[in-house]
Amino acid sequence: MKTIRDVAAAAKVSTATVSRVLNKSGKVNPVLEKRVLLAAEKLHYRVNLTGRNLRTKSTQILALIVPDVENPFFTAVCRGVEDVANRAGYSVMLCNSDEDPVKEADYISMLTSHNVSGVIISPTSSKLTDVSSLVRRGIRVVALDRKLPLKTDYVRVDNRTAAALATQHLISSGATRVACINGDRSKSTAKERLAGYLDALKEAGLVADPKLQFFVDFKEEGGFEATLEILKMKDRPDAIFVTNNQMMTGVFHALREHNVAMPEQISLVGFDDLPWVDIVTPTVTTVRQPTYEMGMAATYKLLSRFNGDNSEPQEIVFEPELVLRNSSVKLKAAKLSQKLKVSQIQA
Amino acid sequence: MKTIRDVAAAAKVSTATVSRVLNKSGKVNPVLEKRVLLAAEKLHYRVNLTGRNLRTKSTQILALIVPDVENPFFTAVCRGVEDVANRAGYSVMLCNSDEDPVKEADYISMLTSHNVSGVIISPTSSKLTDVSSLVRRGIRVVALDRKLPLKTDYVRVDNRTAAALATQHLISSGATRVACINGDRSKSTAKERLAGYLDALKEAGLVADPKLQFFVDFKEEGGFEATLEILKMKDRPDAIFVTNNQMMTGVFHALREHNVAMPEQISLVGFDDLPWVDIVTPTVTTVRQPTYEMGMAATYKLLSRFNGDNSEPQEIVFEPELVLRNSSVKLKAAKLSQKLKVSQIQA
DNA sequence: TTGTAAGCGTTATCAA
DNA sequence: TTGATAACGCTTACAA
Repeated sequence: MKTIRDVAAAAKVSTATVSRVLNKSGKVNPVLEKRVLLAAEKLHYRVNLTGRNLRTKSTQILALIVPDVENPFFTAVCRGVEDVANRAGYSVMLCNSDEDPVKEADYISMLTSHNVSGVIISPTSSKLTDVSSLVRRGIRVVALDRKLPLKTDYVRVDNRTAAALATQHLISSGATRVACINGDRSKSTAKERLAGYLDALKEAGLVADPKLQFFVDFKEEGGFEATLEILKMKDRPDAIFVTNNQMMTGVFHALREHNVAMPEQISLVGFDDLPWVDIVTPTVTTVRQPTYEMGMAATYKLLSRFNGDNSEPQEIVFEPELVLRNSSVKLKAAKLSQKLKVSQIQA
Repeated sequence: MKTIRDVAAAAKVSTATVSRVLNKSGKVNPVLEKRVLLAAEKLHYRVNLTGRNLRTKSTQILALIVPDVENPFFTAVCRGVEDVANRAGYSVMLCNSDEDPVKEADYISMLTSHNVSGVIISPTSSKLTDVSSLVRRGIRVVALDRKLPLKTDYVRVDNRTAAALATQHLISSGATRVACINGDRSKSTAKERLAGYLDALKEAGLVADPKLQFFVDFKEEGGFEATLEILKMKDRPDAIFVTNNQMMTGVFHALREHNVAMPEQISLVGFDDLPWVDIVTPTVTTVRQPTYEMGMAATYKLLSRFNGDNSEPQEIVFEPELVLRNSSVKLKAAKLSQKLKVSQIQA
């Protein structure tokens, strides 16, 4: 492996000059410059980033820790992060915690030791995930989607409004018993979406029935199992609000498998789009988040922190959008969503 | 930020002893050991991996470069890579080249300079993608899914057999004009799948019609557009073989939008599963690859290279599996697939 | 403008 | 068993 010394020797200059040429820092005699460039080329020289990082204490790497790399929500976020990061000269390291606090802690530890420039994280737990080692090292952290226990910059959608929007839509379409299939409450998103669901019930004068609230993991399996339970109930709900996309796949699967007609027997509203919501029968009504933009926003925030922005931790809240499709009754809903948009989004 | 010197000072020992304790290398007096551990704890000491890497010339990082992080095929691969890598003490850095040769080159350059331990890559081009900078530095490279121009270890599915399997199934179900919607031929997978498709036509005594072969990008949009063209043809095909999952979404979308009955009017077979193939109407017949296992295999190969395995570059080929569902005619197909399994998989 | 040399944090050699 | 010290490859005062 060739080092800067090899290039210096070949070009008959000092390492300092090589560094200056290669980094375009400081003035260099064009003749020497040419010699350096030629030598570097000939020797296939590549800077050793480990050496540079040790010296400059900066890695130009952003890390993105997501709880489920197979969830399109997070890969869309990733695209947003990458696009902004790359343009600013940063590489993105994507880490998959797999909803496993141990794996997550390992990644946080590794990234701390690795001295990455910044971290965007959607934590496995809004109560327990510990990013203090990063913060202590001065590594900037931005929470995305889910809150962190520590007060940090935080990019999210207005989950409460989103859930209320979905639930109100179901109620105004005629549903009287709306089930909510939710993730476990250690995630802030699950808590907020539950709150929005309850808001809507209350506003409609409906009693919240704990038997209609399911707290499973945010995975397909969880949605499937919860739906099977729902189908077994004697006082069966006439609508389901499912609070994440992976669970939605399970719910839809279970409903189709049991030939439950949507929306006639059960209306369905999901959270986050998936490539298939438009091609199944019936198409599925969802609450949509601007995922790509959220990834971009988190990255911009990180970059501004690098540039010395030391203002208070900021919460950046995006507005959700209810996309009406055929798994829920459309007509009344359209009117409602108009009303809601005006009242809530302007709030 | 605390360094090993701070710990040494606090524990009143040398940095060498601190290093020995923390890395469990060499014998240390238990009394000193306790002092070191305590000091490290108290000071919140974390090893600086940049320093360590510079010294040891090993990063314990594997990189996985994929052309589309939003494709479930690659995220499933990623899971396989991660699981093996983490168990062996490596972290995984996932890089998204986005089918963009420039982005890909940037990542390769960055990873070269960063001295990662090994790279698994599914290249944007089997002709042009240049990993020589990695190889020159002694960084091991394993190709996955798609071949590299350079001869390296290579993990793939038997694409040719897979495509033949799919096409033969369509033909034996009664199709006489089978269209093939394919990726562009700069990817080895596209070339091999085309070959398998042609094999099957030939074997059945059918003439290959170039008008039935579409070469678009491996994305949803490409599948959608190609299908629209197909639907406009006066001598319309009675079957479609689409060679990747993202394109399959587009194909299915277009067929549903135009109310084409499957399999009555057009039979459909796709490549790679997606979460929705089981829940749409009709369910979609696909050729399945063992994605997770392929990720694991690539990583095992990398690890064995680290351990001094210097044998010839190896090609690891997995067998595909035809999963019959309702978008193609089932009965005859079942018999055929039996026959094929016996004859081809044992080959 | 160019070169010398220190130092980033770590590990590992060698001497004690 | 422990410690002093060199070295990894790079950037950057500072000196020339």
